[in-house]
Amino acid sequence: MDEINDIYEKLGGVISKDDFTRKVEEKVEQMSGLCDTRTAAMLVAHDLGVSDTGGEQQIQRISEITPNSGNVKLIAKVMTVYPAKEFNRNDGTVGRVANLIVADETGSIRLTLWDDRADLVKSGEIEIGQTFQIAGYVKEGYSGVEVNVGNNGVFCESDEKVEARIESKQIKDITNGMGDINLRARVLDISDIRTFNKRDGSTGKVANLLIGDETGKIRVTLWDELTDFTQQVEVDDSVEIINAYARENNFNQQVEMQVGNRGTIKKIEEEVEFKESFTPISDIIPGESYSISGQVSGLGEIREFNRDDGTVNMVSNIYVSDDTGRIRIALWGDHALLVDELDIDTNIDIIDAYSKSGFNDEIELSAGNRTRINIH
DNA sequence: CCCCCCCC
Repeated sequence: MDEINDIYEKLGGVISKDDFTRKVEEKVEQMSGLCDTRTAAMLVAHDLGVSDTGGEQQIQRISEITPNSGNVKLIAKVMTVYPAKEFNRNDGTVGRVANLIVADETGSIRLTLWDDRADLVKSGEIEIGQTFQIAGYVKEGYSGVEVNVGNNGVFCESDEKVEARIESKQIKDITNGMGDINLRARVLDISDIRTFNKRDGSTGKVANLLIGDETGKIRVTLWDELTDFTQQVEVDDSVEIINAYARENNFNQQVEMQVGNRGTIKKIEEEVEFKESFTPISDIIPGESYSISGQVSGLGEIREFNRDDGTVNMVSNIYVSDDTGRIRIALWGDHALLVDELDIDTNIDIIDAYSKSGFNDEIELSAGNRTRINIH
């Protein structure tokens, strides 16, 4: 309460102490709890024409925040809200912590709220899209630079208009281990939702999207409730992903993006461009994923076979030629049926097929369930 | 945390 007194002192008696206190309480009320008393007092003082009440530090642009920024004041919009967590302090009290991603016109940053402020997250009072006046201290956190709002900080809803800019990564710049990835991309392929058993015995859900931008494409894995998104989106829609992380898979060491319970994905109106890049057939080497474009130059029969695990599958083989060469393509599963629709010279694109050294040591492409085939 | 490069 001392600091409120200090603020009152600066008013030079333009209002009685009681009136001031009442106005401060009203202000807190107006902000429906999303404002602390000290900030409310400064706002009241400001309303009364007195702006020199202390905390008039320069508003910091998010892009200019560095680990050494110290105490900062910013106005930013909530982009992501993570669930609050509780922990036990050494003194026996229960601490609370919650993280947000907030953004202004220049970029986005992680905000860590402690205790009373974290409770605002827990009670659902903080929503995506709200704008806040924030004062806190900067430190290097677990996943990069973050602004911490403790008991001496300010976290107060603001009616300032903030045109939030999410700093978008380009797909080509995504590397293994990267966190807090935001990007906009175009949906190229959508998987079914699969269920699996977690180690703890519960059932998990997983689904994938293949997305692309002007710089490349990448596979995205969605977990649990987020898998529902695959039902709401179509190929060629554009999406924005906030707070994903990148990991190498242990199958073919490809870097993939994961969107877990800390991340979000949504459709956006803006169209992200993507252009498939096709490899000349003569450039294909074994052990990579390729897309090729050419004409059908050979057609085989559909064959059924038993896999080692006893399941039945089918395969057919076709040949495709372009200006540089000719290659055999094994069409697996449902793709095998395509031979019935194809004629010699049909224009065909085989997208994301895996190359390997096959029959007679010749290089061939495998068109499996992640391969897309367009006939035109 | 899941899946996947399987035929003759």
